[in-house]
Parts: sequence; C-alpha cells; structure tokens
Amino acid sequence: MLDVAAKAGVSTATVSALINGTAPVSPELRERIGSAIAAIGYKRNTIARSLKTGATNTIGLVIADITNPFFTDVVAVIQDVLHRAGYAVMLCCTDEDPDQQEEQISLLLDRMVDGLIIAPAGDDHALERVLKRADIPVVLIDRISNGIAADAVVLDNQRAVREAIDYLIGLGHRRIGYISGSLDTSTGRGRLSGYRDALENANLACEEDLVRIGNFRERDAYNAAMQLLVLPDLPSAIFSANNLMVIGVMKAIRDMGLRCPEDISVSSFDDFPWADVFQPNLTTIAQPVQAIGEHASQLILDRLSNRAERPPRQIVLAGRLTIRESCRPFSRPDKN
Amino acid sequence: MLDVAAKAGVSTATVSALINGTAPVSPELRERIGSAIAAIGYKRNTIARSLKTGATNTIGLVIADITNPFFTDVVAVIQDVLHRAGYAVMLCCTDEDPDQQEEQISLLLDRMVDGLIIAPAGDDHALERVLKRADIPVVLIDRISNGIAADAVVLDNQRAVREAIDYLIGLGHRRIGYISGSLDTSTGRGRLSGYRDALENANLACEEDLVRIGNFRERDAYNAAMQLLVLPDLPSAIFSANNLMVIGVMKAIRDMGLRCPEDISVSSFDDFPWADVFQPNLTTIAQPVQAIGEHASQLILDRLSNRAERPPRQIVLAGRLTIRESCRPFSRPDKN
DNA sequence: TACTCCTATCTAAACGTTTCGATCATGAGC
DNA sequence: GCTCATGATCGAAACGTTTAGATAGGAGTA
Repeated sequence: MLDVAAKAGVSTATVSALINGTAPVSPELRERIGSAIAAIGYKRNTIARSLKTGATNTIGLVIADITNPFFTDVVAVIQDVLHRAGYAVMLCCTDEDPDQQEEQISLLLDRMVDGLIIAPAGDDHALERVLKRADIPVVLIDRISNGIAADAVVLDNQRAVREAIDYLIGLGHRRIGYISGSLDTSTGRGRLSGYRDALENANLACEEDLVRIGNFRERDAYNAAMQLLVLPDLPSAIFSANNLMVIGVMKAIRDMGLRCPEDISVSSFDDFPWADVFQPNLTTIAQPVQAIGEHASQLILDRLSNRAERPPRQIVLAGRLTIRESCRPFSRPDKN
Repeated sequence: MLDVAAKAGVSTATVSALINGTAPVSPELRERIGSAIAAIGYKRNTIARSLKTGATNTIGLVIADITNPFFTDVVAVIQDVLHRAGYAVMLCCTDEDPDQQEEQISLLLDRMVDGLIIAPAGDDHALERVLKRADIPVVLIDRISNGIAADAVVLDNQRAVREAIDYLIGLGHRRIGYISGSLDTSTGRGRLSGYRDALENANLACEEDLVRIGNFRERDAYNAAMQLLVLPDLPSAIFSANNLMVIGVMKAIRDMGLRCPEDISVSSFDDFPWADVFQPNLTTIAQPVQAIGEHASQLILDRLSNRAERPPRQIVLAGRLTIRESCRPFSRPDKN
C-alpha cells in the first residue's frame, strides 16, 4: 500500500479511503490510485487490517462431528450464506468431547473470530466457562445450554419424537426400545422426554430396561441395541435418537439374525438422502436443515451488524415425520 | 503484553522471549513474568503475531462438496492431524465450480494461510492461474492438475475401476453402463480409462451410448442413468464413478420400476458406512480415507517445517474392491 | 591486564493497515 | 470582506507483536 501510494503520488490515508470508501476521493486520484493498484498488483493485507480494526471477517463454526450428514448439511448452508455476506468460516469439530470443545473454541477466540456458531457438546458448565472469555456474538444451534443466554435455533425435539412414538404406538407397538443420545445435551434430553411423553400419554409403562444410551455414535448405539436385543422380552420396535446411531442399530439387528421390519420395526431421528432408495426404507424425522442454517446465519449477521443489545432470541423449528417402510403394524403375540 | 511487561517490571522483549522460548530468561524473571501473565489473564494476540511473523498457523483446505462423505472422512483426519501439529484448518467448499474455487482460494490467500490442501474442481488452467499468486506449499488430494507441480496424494483410479469392471465382466455382464464424473477432473478421466481398459482387455466394444456424464452429482447422475435405462438394449449393469451419483442411479432404477440386483447390477466408486446393512448391499470401491488424510497432512507439514526445495512428490494409493450383493451373475438372454 | 565470549536483558524499529485531527482550498451566506 | 461549512487530502499515531542490534556484567583465557 505504501508502494501504491508512492506510485500514485498520494498518501496511504487516501488509498485507504478509496479502498474502503470511507471518505470521498476526487475522480482524478481515484483514477491514479486505481491504475497504481493494477500496475503493482496490490492486495490489501487482511492481517494488518484485522490488527487495526479488531475484526477478522471470520466466523467460527463448531460442530460435534463432521462425519454426521446432519451437521454437514447445516454447515453447507451456513457457509453459503456467510460467504455471500463477506465472511469466511472456520470450521472445527469437537468429536462430542467437552475438552476438545474448549480447546477448539479457545483456538477460534485466539484467532479473533468475529462471531461463533456452536452446536455444543457435553457439559454445559465447560461451555459456559470458555464462553465467558468471549464478548462476541454467539449463536447456538441444534443444542442449547441452559446457563448461556445466547441466540439459538433448535428443534422441538420433544414434540417430534413424541409424534414418531405415537405413530409406533398407533401401529400396535407396546414395547418400544429407545437408543438415546448423551443426556448431557439438550437434544438428548428433549428427545427422551418425547419418548416418555408418548408412552405416558398412551398409558404405557416406561420400562427403564428399554432405554439405552448410545451417545450419538454408531459404535455405542450398536452396543446399546445389542443389550436391547438380548432381553428375554424383545422390543417390537426401536427408535434411535439420531442418524449415526440408527446404523449401529441396524447392524445389531442384522448381527442378531433379525430382519427389519419383519421382526422388528425401526425409526430414527434425522433423515438420509438415500433413505427412500435403500431397504429397509427408514421412517425418520427429517430436520429442516436449510432453515436451521439460514436462521443461524441470520442471527449472527444481525448481531454483527447491529450492535443493539436485544435480548437473546430462540428460534424453535419443527421436525417432519417421514413415514416409509421400516415400521410394520404389530399385533401382540399371545403371551402370558 | 505491554501490561504484563509493566507489571513484571521488564521489557516486552523479555516477555516475548519467554513466551516463545526464543532466548534464555533467568528463573527469577521467568517467575515474575509468569505470575504477571496469570494475574492479568494475558493471551497473546495471534493477529499481531501473524502480522509480524508472516505466519498464521492456519492451513486452507479446499474441497468440492462438504456433503460428500468421502470428503468429510478425509477432512476429519486432516483436521485431526493438523490440529495436533498446532495448525488451525480453514475449510472451504467449491461446489465443483471453478469460479467458486478461485474465489475461495483467493479468500484463503488473503487471509495468509501458511499452506493449502486442495481437491481441485474443474478446469486446470483456472487453478493454475490462481495458484500462481501463492508462494506457499500446496498439496493436491484426490484429483491432480497436470499443469501444477505440487505434492499430491491420489488413488490409482484407473486400476481400481478396471478391477471393478473386470469383476462385472467375470459375472457375465457384457453391456455395462458407466456414469462418469466430470472429465475436467483427473479422477473423472482416470476412472473412465479404467472402464475402457477393462472392456478392451475383454475384447468388448466400448459403446459410447453406454457412457454418460454425471458430473459427480446425484441429480445429474439420475438423468444420466435415466438415459441408460430407456435404451432399447438395456445394460445389465451400471457402474457409477462416485458415491453421490450411485444414489441417483438407484433412484433412476427404482423410478423405472426395475430392481437391483435382480434386473440390473450396480457398483460404484466410494464406500458407505451403511453399505453392508441396507439393501441392496452395494459392491463398491473403498478408498483408504485415513491414509489419504494422513499423507496429505504429512506432506504439507514437511514442506512447512523443512523449507528444503525437494521436487514435488506424488503418492499413489490403491482402492479396495468390496464385493457385496448388488451385482448378480448375468447370462445373456437369447437374442438376435 | 586486556581480550573475547557468554548470558541476560533492553531499546526501538519494524509488520501493513486504519483513523483522528489538521490543513487548505472553495464557495456560500450574511 | 468576513465567517463557516464542505470536500479533499495528508501526517502521524496507533494496533500488539517480534526481532535485530545494543548494552552490560561476568567468566574464561592468554
């Protein structure tokens, strides 16, 4: 920029004013500076700019698992919207581990991101603690953290799962296994409540044997499902609280020599793009990933532009039960 | 840092020396500075540091599509390795679009990333042009670009596909449809050559009618497969050159009222974690994602640490044909 | 003793921007 | 003809580090 200024015979202040449009520049100098820039091939140094302005035009995006199609779908739309708005996105994964989460957020904070979009993992207190250091806008997605007053966009998990379980009950299922995500997350808790609600509403006892924790991972879910499948009184249906876990459930079913849906019905949270073309066609709760991403981006952009201190806003969206063929009507075999 | 220095009664130079370990500091000052840092809660400003040193400790990672499980698997391991080495990773998606690719790379270059890992999209010349601006280490993954002399880690696509097609031919298939990726990419070209090789080797004519371009996207592949499925003389098998496309192929097969593998065999590049639990269990070519990610990370770390100008190195890995149940033996119906 | 060589520390100049306040025409309003 | 706002430009001080070179005390050596 020094070179540009020298070549155009002006001060750096004028060059800066022209580039940023922060002050009027005469047509004559506008021309001179423009060709100096072109001649030199000048590109402004973003780092120096950030140092001076305190803004990096970068948003940190923290998710649990980049391997989870739900997250990647959301990430794709967030990246799209934010890039269009002139922001870069720095993506980090926590692997569902609070320690890693703390580390990753620290890393982003060190790099002076302007804002943070987080799908929190695990323990709320850890998140609270690390976020205390940050006086930048934060929006929570997918999961929320009670202690943190931040914008958020979440699903009505409870209602969505309740609807799915209602559907299973409507098909005649009475013993419905439930593979839960981590109860350290709001999604884990919300979805489980939906399950309990539905049972209670149908006057069914909620047997604790039927609820297993799968921590949102395929492997854990496999083990959890296995425990369900060796029960003396087999459940006739299993609901899995997310997409990764349902694969584990299906593997367990296969390994036990059972078939879905003939022997056991299966349904899960989160949809797959291939769900209606590979058998069994899974009945799932589809999340509005597009809307989630758009709302999250919009919330953070709002905070970023208009520093007005409005109270945190929480956007709650609805899941959509997508009925396919992995659940069969069940008539209780005569027993007892 | 000024405050820390003041509080400890030393110069900023000493504080910096201690933090970076660039010069010896006496135990006494070490102690004083340490407690000053703790008292103030000092965190060094990465931006200022970057401005001075010219290094951001950040690697740009450019992929075509974050929605593609192959890429996300690779990204996961790259992030893991690089984070462990003290680098942050900035992930960008090009959406298979050379214009976006140029834009994203520019963005990363503007932000002064220390190195670039790229899975190139489309036209080589565009990439060449934008990379000319960068005098930082670059490693290409998945796809390579002829004009660019950079480290790379790729698959022996030709051989992998040839093996898969050999397998189909061995099952008795003679008319094998091929859904290709974009021929602007080395993977698109390499995989297609593998197909041609296999046919030629078996003395089968390569009918151009049987080859359709799907551009690595589900939607394009659906249309391409449709064209195959309305041919008067139906192919008895279809090979899809990547994972996204095979879903489009399966949808087309379903929409035409056909069944896989009963009516038509299907195989594809790239494996799925759910492939052996949902029907039809796809026969695929699995890529060594772990190795790809590790090699790519290692190559860039090497360049970054040891500025020795060694010639570009190209690492070629092998795919693994994973035979499941989506391909059936085919005996030619009597015809003509 | 005088010389060099360490070790530990400091001073001050970068790095490449942005931005505040100053300067100085110019023209309008009175 | 005076003041005043306005528009265009500039000088120089930040922003928070790193680092080259200076300094100073002491130990080892001839």
